[in-house]
Amino acid sequence: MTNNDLVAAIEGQGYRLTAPRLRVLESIAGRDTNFTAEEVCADVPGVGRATVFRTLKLLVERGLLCKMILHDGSPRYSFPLTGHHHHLVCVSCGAITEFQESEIEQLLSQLGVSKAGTIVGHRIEVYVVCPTCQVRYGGHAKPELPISAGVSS
Amino acid sequence: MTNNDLVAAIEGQGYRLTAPRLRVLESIAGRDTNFTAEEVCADVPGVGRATVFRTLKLLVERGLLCKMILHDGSPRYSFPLTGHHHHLVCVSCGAITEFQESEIEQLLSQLGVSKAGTIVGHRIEVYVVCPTCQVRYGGHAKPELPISAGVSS
DNA sequence: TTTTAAGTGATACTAACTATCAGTAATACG
DNA sequence: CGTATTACTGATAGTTAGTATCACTTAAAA
Repeated sequence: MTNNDLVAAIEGQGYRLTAPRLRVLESIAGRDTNFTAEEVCADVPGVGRATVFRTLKLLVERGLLCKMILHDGSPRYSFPLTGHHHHLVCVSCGAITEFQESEIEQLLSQLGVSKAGTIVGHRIEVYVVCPTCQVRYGGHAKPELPISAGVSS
Repeated sequence: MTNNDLVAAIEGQGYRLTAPRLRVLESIAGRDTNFTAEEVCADVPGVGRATVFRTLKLLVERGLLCKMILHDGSPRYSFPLTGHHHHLVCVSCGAITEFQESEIEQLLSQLGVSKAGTIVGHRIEVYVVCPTCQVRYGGHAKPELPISAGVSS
């Protein structure tokens, strides 16, 4: 995600492209996956914490940034590479990759129709030990992290 | 979930069934879905906050309680009615129902094998407007809550 | 140019924990 | 049974990730 993309998304949508917002956009543009709001705050001295959070929230609402939840419950921001997608998060190194699985969406929509009402959103995160970290662990995941332990819902 | 079930799960697992723990178990036993840690704290005066959180965490780790995340990111505890399952959470009234979808698990495991390493856990929450609340909204979901807005991952 | 609305930073506050630590209680050992 | 070991406890303070408030500033509209 380039700075220009972000600026374009703010401008002409009824939002004002102010100096503090621009500082935040410049700070996050070009970042890779997996950054925290605090990191952004630290990178824009002089811009208030509230403004940083407000700007991140704005971007998330506009779909320009996604906010996900790690294995331990802590939030991270990342830029979406594709449209609708889900995350694979390595619980060891934090690397995030995306996946799209239209079949999952289809299954969920069937579910909504069948019994639960109208689906208004969903949250799917898959926690993995990535290939690189698997090598470090000797070819298998940490034994103390059984499938779905503590996080499945 | 009855108190006896909880007590049985703590006893004989190397954990001690102490008076404060018992108070917490009694407080949550018989609760329905969707309670917060604060509600439990308020219900067991004299028991320290830390002990309440520690006990809830213990139960979650043991699989006797599940912790999920609402649409707005706030955590809630509920008792699992079935084994492995996921939640349908009404964003209007907070009602929680469970669903099981083995096809989703299958899709995810295929995903892990194909490219992402070893899956160690996942988090799936589906946010809905339940049938009861749909009636209240005139037969359709709140327009300001588009599918996946701000929460899909 | 005035008015209105949006945005800002400082500050304080909240929720949901976690860390530390001295003290207590439960269980194990001899 | 007494002692040692270990688990557990509450109080307190600190952390993370924000949100609420509010006087002030800035940008855009009329």
